Amino acid sequence: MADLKSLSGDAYLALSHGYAAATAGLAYGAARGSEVARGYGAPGPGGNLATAPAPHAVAVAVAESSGEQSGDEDDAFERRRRRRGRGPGGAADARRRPREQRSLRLSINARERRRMHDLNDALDGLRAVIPYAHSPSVRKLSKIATLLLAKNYILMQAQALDEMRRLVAYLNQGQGLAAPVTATPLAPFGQAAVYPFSAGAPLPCPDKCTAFSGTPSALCKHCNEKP
DNA sequence: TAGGCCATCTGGTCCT
DNA sequence: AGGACCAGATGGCCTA
Repeated sequence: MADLKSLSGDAYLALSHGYAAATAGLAYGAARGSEVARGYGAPGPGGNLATAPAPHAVAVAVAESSGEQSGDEDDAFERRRRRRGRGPGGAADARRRPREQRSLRLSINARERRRMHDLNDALDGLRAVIPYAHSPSVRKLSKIATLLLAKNYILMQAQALDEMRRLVAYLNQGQGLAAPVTATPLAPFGQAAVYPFSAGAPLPCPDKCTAFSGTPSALCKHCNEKP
């Protein structure tokens, strides 16, 4: 992953020229095993969660425990404070009674936990829509890999769209239709894999409506015609 | 065992 | 004042 982090966006895009290559490079391979089996909710420094339940299960469990503190949790809390050199006696502690302060701190912790879980849910949603090898035998994309892959996927889609637009302009020109003419040649990026007209894809609109995205346009009468 | 990745805690800062 | 966001610190788990 160090290699991944050190890559600039462009370098990474060049490296992963073509999305299949990118996903192959990021999928880690099946040998690493499933992160699902590894679990997502590793217990924190408190160490009072012996198992690794689902993220939200952890959130609920800890949030519930933060309402009423047991003696063990009090001890763990103080141990953490001492270990990190933030023990009682500072200016902040003088301002607030320890019990009240701890209760506030726990509620802040729970909120932060929820926030991070929401962030992870969003990342899961992102993983679900970017094409890579979704398989139990393939390790889940890391956060950084997910973001980098998503970025490159967006760039690729933008390039493909641009190429499609140029193609439309070219075809319209051939039929004597008024169309924006670009002097630039077709981008060398046009592998068949990124064409929306590959096998199984819907046929393009016979009227070459502006949508031209491979999916019928609701605004085009030809797109709405029954075959 | 080292390194990568992650969850959690925490204090600080900004915003409403 | 309270909540959201952020970054640093810490420790656990997993893989090479």
